[in-house]
Amino acid sequence: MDVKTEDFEDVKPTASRKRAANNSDDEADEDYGPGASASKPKKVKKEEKPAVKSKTKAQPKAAARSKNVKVEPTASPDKKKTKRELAREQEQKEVWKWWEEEKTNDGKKWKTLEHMGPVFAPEYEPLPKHVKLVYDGKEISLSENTEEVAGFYAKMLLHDYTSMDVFNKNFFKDWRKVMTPKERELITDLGKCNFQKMHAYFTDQSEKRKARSKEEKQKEKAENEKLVEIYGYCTIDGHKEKIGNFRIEPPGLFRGRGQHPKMGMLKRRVQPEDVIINCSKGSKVPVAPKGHKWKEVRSDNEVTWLATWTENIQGQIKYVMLNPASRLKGEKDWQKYEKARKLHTIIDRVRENYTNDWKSKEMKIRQRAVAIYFIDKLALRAGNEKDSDESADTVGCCSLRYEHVKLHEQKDDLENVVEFDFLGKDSIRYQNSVSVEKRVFKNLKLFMENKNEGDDLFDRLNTSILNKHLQDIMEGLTAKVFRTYNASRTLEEQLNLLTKEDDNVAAKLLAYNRANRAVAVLCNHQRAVPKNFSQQMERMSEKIENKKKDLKEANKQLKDAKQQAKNSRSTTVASNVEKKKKAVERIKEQLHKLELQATDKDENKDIALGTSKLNYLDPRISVAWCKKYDIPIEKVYNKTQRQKFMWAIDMAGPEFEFIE
DNA sequence: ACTTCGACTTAGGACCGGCCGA
DNA sequence: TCGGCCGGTCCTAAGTCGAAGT
Repeated sequence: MDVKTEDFEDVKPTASRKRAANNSDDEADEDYGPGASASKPKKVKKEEKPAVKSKTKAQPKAAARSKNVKVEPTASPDKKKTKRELAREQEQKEVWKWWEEEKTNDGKKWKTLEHMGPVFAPEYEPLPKHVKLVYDGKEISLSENTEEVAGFYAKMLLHDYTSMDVFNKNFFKDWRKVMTPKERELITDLGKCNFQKMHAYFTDQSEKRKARSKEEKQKEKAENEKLVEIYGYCTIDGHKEKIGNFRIEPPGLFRGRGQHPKMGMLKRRVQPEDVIINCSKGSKVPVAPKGHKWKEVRSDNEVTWLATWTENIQGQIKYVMLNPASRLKGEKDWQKYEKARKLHTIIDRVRENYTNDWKSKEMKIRQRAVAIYFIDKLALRAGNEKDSDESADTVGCCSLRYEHVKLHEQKDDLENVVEFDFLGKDSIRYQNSVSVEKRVFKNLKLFMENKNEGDDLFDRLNTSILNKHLQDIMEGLTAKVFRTYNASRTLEEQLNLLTKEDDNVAAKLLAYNRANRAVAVLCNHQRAVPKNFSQQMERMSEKIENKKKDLKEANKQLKDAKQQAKNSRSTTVASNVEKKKKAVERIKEQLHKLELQATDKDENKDIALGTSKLNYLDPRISVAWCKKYDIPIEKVYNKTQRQKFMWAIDMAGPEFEFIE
């Protein structure tokens, strides 16, 4: 995939200058039609600037302000408010504006922390007696544990995983471990196992679930809400905040990504005895489920997790942590973007620096300089080493190997082209050909001399060396900051480039999506092309064709009407012309909108926008853009996103610039 | 130095429920 | 009314990176 900015420069042709007279599917948009904006009270910006570095501004921490009841904008005395505005205010009302509070910087993450502990997976419910595994043609009854694990497999029967050797091998090995000796003696060949009946049973169960009555569904929903109300929140420094994942992962078969050597292994059930609880000293300690006790209860306020356990597949530590909308996460997020902006203030020097280092006498420094160049230019990840028999073979910048790059003195009219082809995080393929500076090219040639497949490209370099160097350039600078920086910067630049002042909302949103897409391409955020995509596309173009026909027909009718009008002075005929004119306009609009949709859909088929939106793009850029062009924020951020980015929505005005 | 551990962010896919058009 | 689609949410794997351990 090519990171070509040109792709985004000629966004024009589809952009409409016309205001949609009735863009019907612009949900509840009456509020924002032309004219509505006039009555919209400009959100009065708080006295203080969106102030970036003033986070340490000493503010009397009046207890009163912690509830932050929204101050009515004085500018809009009565003014009937639109529904959306009311909703938006409601959204803000209960919010604790932590971003206006004083920051402490002592490594302490909280003063008090109280919660109810995690929720464990429901206990296993044995299958009805008649649902059996068929082994070698004979039905057999399994012990509870064996049956449960068999069930995990049976549920996945239609998944690709079950056709993979590694998966099957790992599964069978672990399955046998839970079998009784008798079962183990009998069941020796996975190929002889027929899980169909179990599978059919599960399918049937889920059908039945779907078919439950409305009342039943309601009831269940209410029960779930009750559970969430109890376990889904904690109290941290006196504020009730949402927990991110309060449910402990249920047992199942490990689904590693890519060619994972451990796929199919049994992920065992986590017990309270595995779980460490973190909460403050004086608080009510969560009660372990009946008959159980916690592994440990501690009170460590230098960490943000509420509970932790170690998973059995890779020995990784898992945590229960707060929701992204929480202060703890939000503050960190904000800091992340501030760090990226700080990088901007020295980016020229950084680039000059590594450019100079390309000619260093020292090999290590040259490698470092080329690596940083890749990280900066291509937004590659740092690339820590990984254990190859514990995980899929994926790489990042520092762990690139000989076979991942090809050098071409000449390729497609370009000189000094480096062709990348490797699997990155989540085994997502990175393919890109870039023309690089002569010096970089020569260096790469040098690094690859006398190397073979399997050899590290940067043999004198690792992420620790690289980050240490970055640290010397700027406090807190690490490889990932470049990704954040370049992503956010790209968004801002593309928005400036693509947004046309007099486009309508839909067209502006297409511009936004395109800017977002430029970032996703840069960061290589891919997704599987949706099933049936081509059919969906076909259907859309069919619709478009039909619309075109409609347009033709409407035009014809208009012409006829005009003709008639010429020969008659009747007013009804004249008004008929007007009517037909309007019809043509309307159809044109609809057609245009369909075409926009189709373009958007097609350009988006294998690109995931969500990841960058959530993790790389300074939300203040989007907020500022919305405010500047009078786009309702909910067109860009859904409810969850608005909660996560509340701080940005509140503090960024239309004048905010990521790059100042 | 090099490895492992611990905490935290980033990631794509599964799943679910509501909505929309046939 | 029903199936397919779509956005939102959930889920948890897979990264990053600093610190501790050897």
